[in-house]
Amino acid sequence: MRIPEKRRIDIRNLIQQEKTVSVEKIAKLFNISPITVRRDLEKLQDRGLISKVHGGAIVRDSLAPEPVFKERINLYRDEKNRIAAEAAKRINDGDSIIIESGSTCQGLVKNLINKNKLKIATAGISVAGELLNLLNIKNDFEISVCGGILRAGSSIYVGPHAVSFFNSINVDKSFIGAVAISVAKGLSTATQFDAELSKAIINSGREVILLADSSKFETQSYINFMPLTQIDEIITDKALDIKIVEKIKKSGVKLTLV
Amino acid sequence: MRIPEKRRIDIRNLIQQEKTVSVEKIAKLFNISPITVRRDLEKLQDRGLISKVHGGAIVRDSLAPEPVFKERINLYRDEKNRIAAEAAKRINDGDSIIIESGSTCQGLVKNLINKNKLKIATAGISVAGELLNLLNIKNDFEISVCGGILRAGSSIYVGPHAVSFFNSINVDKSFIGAVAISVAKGLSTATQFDAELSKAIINSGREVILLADSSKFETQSYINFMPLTQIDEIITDKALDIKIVEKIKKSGVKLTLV
DNA sequence: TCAGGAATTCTCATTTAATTTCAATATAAA
DNA sequence: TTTATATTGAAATTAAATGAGAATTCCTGA
Repeated sequence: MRIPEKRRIDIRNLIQQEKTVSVEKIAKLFNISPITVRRDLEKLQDRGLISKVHGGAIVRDSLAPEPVFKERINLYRDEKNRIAAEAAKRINDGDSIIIESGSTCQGLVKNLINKNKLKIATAGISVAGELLNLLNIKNDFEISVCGGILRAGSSIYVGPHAVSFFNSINVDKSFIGAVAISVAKGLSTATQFDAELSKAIINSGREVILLADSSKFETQSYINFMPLTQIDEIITDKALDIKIVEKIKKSGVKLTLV
Repeated sequence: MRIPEKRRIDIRNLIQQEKTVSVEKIAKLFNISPITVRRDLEKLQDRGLISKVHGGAIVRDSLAPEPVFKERINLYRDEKNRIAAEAAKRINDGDSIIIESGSTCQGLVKNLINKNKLKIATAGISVAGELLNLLNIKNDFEISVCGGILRAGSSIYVGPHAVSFFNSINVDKSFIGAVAISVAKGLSTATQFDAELSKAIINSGREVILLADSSKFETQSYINFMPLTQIDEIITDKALDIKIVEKIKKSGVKLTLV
C-alpha cells in the first residue's frame, strides 16, 4: 500500500539531508515516474518546505535572502531549546557523555555551562566548534572529537575511523538526534554512513536519550538502523500527536514532553 | 545529472572563499563554457550575492554568512602565500598528503583547487574547515581528519587517538609547519602533545616538506622532537639570513626560497 | 588618446527538463 | 456497489539551459 503523503515527507527529509537531490534520483529511489516526483516537489514547495529548481530540488534556505534564513532557524527554535534544557538536567557533574550532531543536540552544549568535570565526545563538526568555545571557560572539561572522513555538505565525520572511535569508548549517557523516527520501524537515516555512526554512538552509551522535536515522528528515511526499544528516553515537545504518545508509551520507552 | 542551481551555490561559495575568481577558472573547475559562467554570475549578482566584474567576480561582503571556522590573523601574509603556492607545486594529481595545522599550511589548501583526486589528512581544526568548503567543489577529494582531544585555544586535535590515526596511515607527502626551527637542535614545540603529533605526521610521509616563513628560523621552543635531517625540503621566504641558508645547505636538506 | 587584444554581450540553434493536457487507475466516501 | 476524488503516467507543448559565432565593449600599454 502506497501512501503518497508519507512519500512526500520522506522526500522532504531526503532533501533536508542531502541538500540537493535530482528528480531522476528521487524517481529511482521511490520507484515513481519523474512527473510524479515533480508534482510532489511542487506540493512541498507550496508548503514552503523546499525549493524546486531546474533538475531537482534543494533545501529551502541554501540561497535564500537573509530574512528567510533567519526565520527558518527560528522554526522549532523554542521547542529545541526546551528539549535541550530538559536534556541537560540528565547530566551530572563528572559524567561522560556523547553528543551527536544536529541542531537540538547542539543546543544542549549551551546548557552545559553550569556543569563540572564533564567528559564529552562528539562526531559533529559544529558541535565540536561550540565545545571548543566552551572549553575556554570550562577548562575542567575533556572534549574528544571522533575524526574520520568529511562528506560535502555534511556536518559530521563518518567512516570506519569514526565508528571505531565510538566503539572504543563507553559513556554514561549518549544524547542522540534523529532524522526520522517511526514507532514501528525505529530510527532511520538517509545513508549507511550515518546509520553506522549512530549505531556506534547508541551502543557506547549506558543510557541513550533521544532529542527530537515533534515534527520528526512517524516519518521514515532510507535505512532503518535501530528499533526504538534501544532508546531509554525520548525528550520531545508537547505538540506530539496523542496517538503517537500512546504508541510510544506502550512500547515501554520513557517519554518526556516539554 | 546536473543541477544548475546547485552549481550556482557552489560558485558563490567558491567566490566567498577565494574573494576573487576569474570566469576562466570557474569554467574549468565546473566543466562549463565561459558564457554559462557569465550567466550564472549574472543570476547571482541579481540576487545580490556577488559582484560581477570584468574578468570574473568578487565577494559582496556586507551580508556574508560567517565561515564555520574563524580565519586567523595573518602576519607575513605575502610570504606565507608565496610559500604555500610553491608547496602546491610539489603535489600531483592522485597524491595522498598530510597537511599540518598552522597558517602557512592552511594557505596551502587554497592552492589545491586545480588538483584532482587528492587524499588529504589533517589534524588542524581550521584546515579541516577550509577543506570542508573545498569539498563542495572538488568532490573527488577524500578528506580525513584525525580526531582526538581538544585543548583550549588550540587549533589541533591531540592525544593518543590523534597520534594513532597518523601512525595508521602512509602518504606521499607530509606538509608541516613549525613553531621553532634550529639547524643544530631541529624542530621544537611548546608541549609534548604537539611534539608527539608532529612526530607522527613526519613519520607518515614518504617525503616531508617544511613550510615556514623566515622568522621561525634559529629559534627554539620547549621540546626538541626532531632533527632537521628528517626533513626532505624546506620552503621559506627570501628574507632568510644568508648564514642560516648556508648552514641548512651544509646539513644536506634541500632549501627553496620564494 | 588610440590601437590591439581580451572579455563580454547578443543572437541563434540544440539539447534537456518542466508543464500541460488527457486518459487510466486507485482510493475514499456515499 | 456506485460515485467522487486523488493519484499516476504518457504524449505533446513549452520553457530552461547551454554553447557557438558575430558584434560590441572594456582594458592595457604605447
